[in-house]
Amino acid sequence: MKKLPTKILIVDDEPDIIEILKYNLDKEGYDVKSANNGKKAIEKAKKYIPDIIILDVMMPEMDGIEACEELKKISKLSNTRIIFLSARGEDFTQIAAFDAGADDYVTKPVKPKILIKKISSISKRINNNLSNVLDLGDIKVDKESYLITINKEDISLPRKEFELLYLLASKPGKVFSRDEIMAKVWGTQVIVGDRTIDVHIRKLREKIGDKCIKTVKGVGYKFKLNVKKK
Amino acid sequence: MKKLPTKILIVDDEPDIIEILKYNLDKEGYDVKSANNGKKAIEKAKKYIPDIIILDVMMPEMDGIEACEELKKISKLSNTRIIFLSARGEDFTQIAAFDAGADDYVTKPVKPKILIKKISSISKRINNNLSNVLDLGDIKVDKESYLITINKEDISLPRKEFELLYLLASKPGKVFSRDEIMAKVWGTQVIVGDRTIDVHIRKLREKIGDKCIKTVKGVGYKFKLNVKKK
DNA sequence: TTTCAATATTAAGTTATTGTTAAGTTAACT
DNA sequence: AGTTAACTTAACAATAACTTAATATTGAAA
Repeated sequence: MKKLPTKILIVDDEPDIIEILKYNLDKEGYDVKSANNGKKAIEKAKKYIPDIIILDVMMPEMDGIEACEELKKISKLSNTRIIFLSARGEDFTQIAAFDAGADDYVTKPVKPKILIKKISSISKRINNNLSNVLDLGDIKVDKESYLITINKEDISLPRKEFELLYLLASKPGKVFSRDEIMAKVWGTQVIVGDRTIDVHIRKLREKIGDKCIKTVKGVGYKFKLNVKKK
Repeated sequence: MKKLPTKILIVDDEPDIIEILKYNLDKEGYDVKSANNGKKAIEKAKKYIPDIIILDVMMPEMDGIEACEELKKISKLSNTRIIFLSARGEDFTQIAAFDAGADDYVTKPVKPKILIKKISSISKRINNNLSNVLDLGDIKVDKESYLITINKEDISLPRKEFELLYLLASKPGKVFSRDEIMAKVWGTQVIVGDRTIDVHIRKLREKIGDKCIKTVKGVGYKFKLNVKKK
């Protein structure tokens, strides 16, 4: 199996950062390009179609968040993952970043090992088609195709339903509050009515059976692993 | 059961903004005060001890960031959350400045519904700051899944019961007074009758055995580790 | 040991939260 | 533009969770 190197675009206004990242990523065999502001990043991304874009949050002119929003609109880049780079792990920026559609987040100062690890796991997914599949035994949830598989039967889910299920299934057992669900599936800058989540939950239960998703009243919902009997 | 309104302080130099926010928040039943600059904000905050401060980033004299840093130094305000108000784009490059310790942000023009949503989720969070999994040997208390485990058997508890147990179990041996329990489990903004706690204690004892929780008459309750006899 | 405020207990309200359905909107695709 | 699916809203029902109320019991102080 021959594989083309994963293409990475680094976007930062500080040449030092670009240099150090480029050095480290080159060494790992990635195909690395760079840009020093948001506008150029968009140009280059269109031409180059990188697999991964590493985007500094703070840049003059067009900041990373704006740039990200623009990038997300470009259909050629629909398979491109975006990793944000920012000075601090402020919740705040993270909220804004994920609203804009970031896939991951790294804080400065960048530890090359951490970045490389994230990148290699993302690029594995891209190459090996090891893709975003959650395998929960009885049920498989595949983010590439927005399909779930129950007892070898494929069911296709609409986007919101899928994302909701994907979120819950990403941490079986964990209770997700409504707020958390709202923030992760709908984003923090969108408002929908109270019953919207319930309706989606209802539809999911209709399709995948109602044992899978449990309500914890006053707290949230959780995905329940099928309990083995003793 | 009675609920005291959440106290909010709005700080902005534009009277129009204050007015529109005040109008919307009043309508929701919040207790709203306002200030038109950073200095006054600090004065009023000291006196009024709001639960939430909505702070415009850009103001003459003392801007929101400075004000936030000052506010964070005031110990009486340690439980006060701060929401920044900023114009989109303009401010995102200055995100580094938000080291100041904001809890959330809203962009102008403000959509009242979004603001209200954020406020309600923050005020929920204020009362919910207990962390995650307690392992007491015989018994495990897992806040992530709202489950407790006794002898490898999972028991799911309703919210209040769970939180009550979680509180007691967080410091085995320590006696928690009723006041303390009220404040931590119900929050300072809710008033319920005297017998409510007892009833929850009763239900807990029913489910986890009555050796675990001990009454110290006139003082409170404590969680007791099971001492194994020989 | 008596007393009495503090807690226990039980069952019966109440309320908050979620479930459900159907009917609107919106968005996506041909 | 028209058609369809997806998504959201709205109205109401259902229910678990929670609180109260009424009464009994307890245990520390007198």
